[in-house]
Amino acid sequence: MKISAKTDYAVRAACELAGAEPAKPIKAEALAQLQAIPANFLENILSALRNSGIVRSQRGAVGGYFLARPAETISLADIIRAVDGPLAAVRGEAPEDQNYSGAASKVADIWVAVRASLRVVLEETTLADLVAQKLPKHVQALIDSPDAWSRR
Amino acid sequence: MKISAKTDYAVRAACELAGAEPAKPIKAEALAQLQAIPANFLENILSALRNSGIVRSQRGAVGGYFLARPAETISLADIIRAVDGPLAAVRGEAPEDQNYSGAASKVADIWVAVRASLRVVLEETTLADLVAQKLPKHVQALIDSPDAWSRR
DNA sequence: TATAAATTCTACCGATTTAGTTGGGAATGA
DNA sequence: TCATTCCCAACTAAATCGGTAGAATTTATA
Repeated sequence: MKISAKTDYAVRAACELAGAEPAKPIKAEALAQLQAIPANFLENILSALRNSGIVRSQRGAVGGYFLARPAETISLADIIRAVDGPLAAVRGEAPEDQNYSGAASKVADIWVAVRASLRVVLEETTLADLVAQKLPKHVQALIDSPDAWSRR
Repeated sequence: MKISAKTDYAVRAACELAGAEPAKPIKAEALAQLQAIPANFLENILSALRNSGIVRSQRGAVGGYFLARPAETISLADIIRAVDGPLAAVRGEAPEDQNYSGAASKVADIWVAVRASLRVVLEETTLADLVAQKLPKHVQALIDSPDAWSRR
């Protein structure tokens, strides 16, 4: 249940793109500096985002990267799946593809619930929400809940 | 955001222990067969669970493993943290220890929301719930929601 | 009370994944 | 033509994952 460096970097880079003027490309090097991301590693990530149709790129002297579509239409789940694959895979497969037996026969339901609860947050929140600092109500409610910030 | 084999195995083994009579030890080998888990790998997992005070062990001829406390008091989050560390770590650290700047300054909130939503499922569900096939209402609601089982 | 059997415990190993680097090539604009 | 920038494949180091082997410990039995 770790959030990988790749995912974290991808979301941050996408935020910078969403915060900039549309269709005005930003250089990978500039993104790397803005968010303190290793420049070469960031190129791998941008490449994955481009392959998934989330960003587009322009080569040459005034080139760079920009969002392929409006920030309102890009969910965080889209970004995470682009760089890291499915949201909640169990040993590389979907929860419903596992078969559980005996006392553990309901474990599949738990992983499905985990995936559903991740979707509630990540599928509904868009890049536009994130840069505008206006998260969906139910997401904000989670953050405001008393022990959300307890470290445990 | 992967659910590791270790986590999946740990939950399944714990279910078998919860389903058995209390304080009557079950051999690691028997657990391995019941849930089709590689026997030697399972021993590592049981060792981690023992170090966290979730199971206890008895050596010798009639030895084995059993739950250290009632199944009602063991949450799935307890088990996952025992074998895999914190529920939602960003690059090995807690979300609130990251520092985000610029357009990405609200990203920490998102990871906190992700962790909170995982907790809603994993902190409230106990081993007893799982083997009795009676999940908490809000968890069951997630599973019953229309697109929880959509593969995406 | 030795001793053998059963079982946990610990240290290690190889393969895969993660995080990041390197370097050459291809497009673009001046 | 040439500087700039993206593109892409291969490479590396370190951590993690999945798994193994053998030592250490406890219990049962003679």
